[in-house]
Amino acid sequence: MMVACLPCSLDLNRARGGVVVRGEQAASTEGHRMARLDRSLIAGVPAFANLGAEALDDILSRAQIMRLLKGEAVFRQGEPAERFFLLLHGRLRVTRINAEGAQILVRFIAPNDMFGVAMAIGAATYPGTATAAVESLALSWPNAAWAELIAAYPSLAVKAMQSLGARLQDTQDRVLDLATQNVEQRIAGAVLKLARQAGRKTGEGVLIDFPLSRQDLAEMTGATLHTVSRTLSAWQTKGLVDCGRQKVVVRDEQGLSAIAAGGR
Amino acid sequence: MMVACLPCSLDLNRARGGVVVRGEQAASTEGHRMARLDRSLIAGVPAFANLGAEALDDILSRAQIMRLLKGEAVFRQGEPAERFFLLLHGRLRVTRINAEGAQILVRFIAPNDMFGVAMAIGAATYPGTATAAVESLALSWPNAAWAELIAAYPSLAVKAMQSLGARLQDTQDRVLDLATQNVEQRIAGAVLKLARQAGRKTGEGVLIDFPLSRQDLAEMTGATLHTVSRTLSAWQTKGLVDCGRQKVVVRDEQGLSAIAAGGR
DNA sequence: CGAAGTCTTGAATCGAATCAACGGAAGTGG
DNA sequence: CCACTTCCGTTGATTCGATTCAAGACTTCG
Repeated sequence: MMVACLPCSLDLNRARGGVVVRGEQAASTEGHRMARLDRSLIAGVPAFANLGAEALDDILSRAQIMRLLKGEAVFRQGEPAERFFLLLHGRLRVTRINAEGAQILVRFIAPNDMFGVAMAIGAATYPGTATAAVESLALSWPNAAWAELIAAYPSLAVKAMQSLGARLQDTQDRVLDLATQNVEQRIAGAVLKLARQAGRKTGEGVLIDFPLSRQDLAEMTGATLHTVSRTLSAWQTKGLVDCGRQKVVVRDEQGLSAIAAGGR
Repeated sequence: MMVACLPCSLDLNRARGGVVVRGEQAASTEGHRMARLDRSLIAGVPAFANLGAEALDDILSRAQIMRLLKGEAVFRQGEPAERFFLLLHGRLRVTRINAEGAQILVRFIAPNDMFGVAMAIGAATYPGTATAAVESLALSWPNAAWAELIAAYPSLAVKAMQSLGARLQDTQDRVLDLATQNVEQRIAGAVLKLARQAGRKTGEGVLIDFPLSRQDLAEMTGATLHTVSRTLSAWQTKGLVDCGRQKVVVRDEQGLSAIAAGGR
């Protein structure tokens, strides 16, 4: 618990000199950075792997850093896409809403993920809304930097393509799940996936390390929050999970996997 | 019906000199082309827009052409991905199956679409199975050509990224539909989409111009063929569609749109 | 002509949504 | 610090859409 929080706090502090806080200064304008960004900020980003120190500095020199308060939106669905982003710390929820007002949770963005690359895929507006699930820290670049960066560092284009491909595979798997599995299987799958990508071992099991409500799980699985609540309650009785307000701890990964696979 | 077959037959004949027919010669081996491929074959391909005649010839010189009989698979899910493809004529169904054997129809591939670009997105195997819905004609390149081609023609990478992005958007919309709409709305949406991308005007309405079974629509929408059958029958009674064996004609696009939008 | 593939339609069932009411925790402001 | 509001979660009762089960008709093709 405390161990995990430390790097976050440290990094937030370390970068604070260059932070543009929304409200003081709008993130969509070109804010003046008050300090040079440290290249260690992005040294561990998969998209920037294999790039040298000068490359990282070059990339960072075009970036703006922004701190996001919990609940704050980075961009909203339908807004003109003028910048693209990289999450440094925290967690973002991406939602999409249709004409009738029904909403799904598209994905959670983890640190070191690029997001909002609408322009790179030929979209003029953001196709979803990104909101900070916890206080977060992100870098952003103007769209114009995209073409310049991939021209200067072609490996970036390859990496971007691969991560886009992985997301396409993921999304197609989700279609397959929605079309062929029942609600309980889908909820189990979603919880397991979250535990793997954001889990932290505790004495009691694997805690999903950010606030996750029943409504979130419902929007991830195409269920209602009522059904999610009933399902989690039943699992708790069986000792599969331990859950509370916006909290889920997986106690029996095996058992959940069996449910996800259809062993009911 | 007959009119639609003509361009197909014409093109199949025009290219026949270079056709490698499966069975005579396996498509995954490097077959000798018997005639030079005409660059007009790919002049209209969006991915190759803005490229000069020499570029097209260069691209074609690395390609192999293949004819696909109805029902024949280009590649199967899980196979090592060694080549990528471009559909010249015809129509392919791409399906994906999960561990329990449940299957969905991922998409129909139309002429001028690239497909099987698994390697470009970092997948070692094909994530789905591509089967000819009608007799078809395709080009293929070995994976190694991908890196060479995007290095030589960078606009290709941009185009590929954009088409991948469009597919991701499409797939996410499908998740939204599955999670929030009822079966009738989803079927209406699927039929309208197909009518737009493969529709041919006839006296009676817009014919979806390839064999489309109730089972296909069921696998596209996450429904059963029974429900699809009942739904189409009801629509036929109302005069919205005219359908028969593997045939759907949209007679009232407005009406279907209203259903898809939830005006029930 | 038989066989396989496609489609239709009725009846029964069931999973999950909807409707409804309430309990408790967290945040807000005086 | 306490009252008030808002957000989040639980649980029962009821309803309904869509699947499942079942049987048969029509088409195409070898």
